[in-house]
Amino acid sequence: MKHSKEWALLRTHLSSHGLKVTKQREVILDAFLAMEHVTAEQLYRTLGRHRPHIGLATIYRTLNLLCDSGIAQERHFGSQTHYDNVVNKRHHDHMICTKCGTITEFENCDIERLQEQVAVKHGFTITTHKLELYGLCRHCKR
Amino acid sequence: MKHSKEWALLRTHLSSHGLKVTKQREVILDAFLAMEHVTAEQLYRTLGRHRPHIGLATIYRTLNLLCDSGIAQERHFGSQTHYDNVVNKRHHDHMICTKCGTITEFENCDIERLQEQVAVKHGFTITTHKLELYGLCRHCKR
DNA sequence: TATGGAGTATGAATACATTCTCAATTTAGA
DNA sequence: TCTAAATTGAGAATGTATTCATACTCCATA
Repeated sequence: MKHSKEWALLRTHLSSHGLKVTKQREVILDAFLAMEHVTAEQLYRTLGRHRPHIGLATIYRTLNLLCDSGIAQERHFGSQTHYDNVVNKRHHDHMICTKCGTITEFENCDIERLQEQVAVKHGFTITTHKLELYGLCRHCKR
Repeated sequence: MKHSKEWALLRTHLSSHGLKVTKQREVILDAFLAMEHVTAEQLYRTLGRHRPHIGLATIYRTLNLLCDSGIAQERHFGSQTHYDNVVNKRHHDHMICTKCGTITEFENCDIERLQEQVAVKHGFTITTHKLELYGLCRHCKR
């Protein structure tokens, strides 16, 4: 796992921000890569009996770090925050049914192109974006 | 204030969902209308010595209700959630600078039109949406 | 290769914002 | 007025962030 794209991204982010490579970060990234989609709680349970023990605070801190590095992306789903591995994944957005909660993914290059235009017009440089459509899915609108 | 657009929206939402008009909801909506932009804490402090006393839980519940009614919209800013009055406000989206935190509003009909197209293609009916662009503003990118 | 030291990271406990639980109260409609 | 159902406040619970003293990393120097 030490040579994965994710590791490269993390190392780059760490060194360019004066941050450090630690045992805990290695362990957490490995666990994250093995699961691809987790909550902090799940990671905590998985790594609970790990030697040395890894605290919940460190897990939260490291998950945020993974987001900052562009490796993970958080998604609020129910009461907990889920973290997805987005390396090797094309960017996509979400349609959320406000009745049944179903989440549908979609991608649309035209929208992204327009976003870029808007940004340029304001002298803004986009690094990432979030687009969520809320409404009723095919089934719930009956 | 009893005849404002906001009151009409709230009443419609309540009756169409089998919910009820209560003293607390009236008091909170009035306070919200007077401020236009608040956090739950601010409202709680403002209404603290109100008779009868209004609990923080009720304030949170009512603010969520205002969002459901289309009167307010929540925005996560720092550690707290802010609620804005969006009645009489054209829909707009946000560009957030990840360095200095500045939020710039913008609107773009073309993007909204494309969103509508995507939704139709999936049999989805949009009631609302959220689009946030993250990156560096004019000043921070230097 | 070994070491010193500045600054970062850690875990435990604590703080914080928000939501939930539940018994008692209030509302809307017949 | 009566009654079913929604709402309330207090406090507990939840998920996440922060604080602080200790431990570790990294890099420069030897």
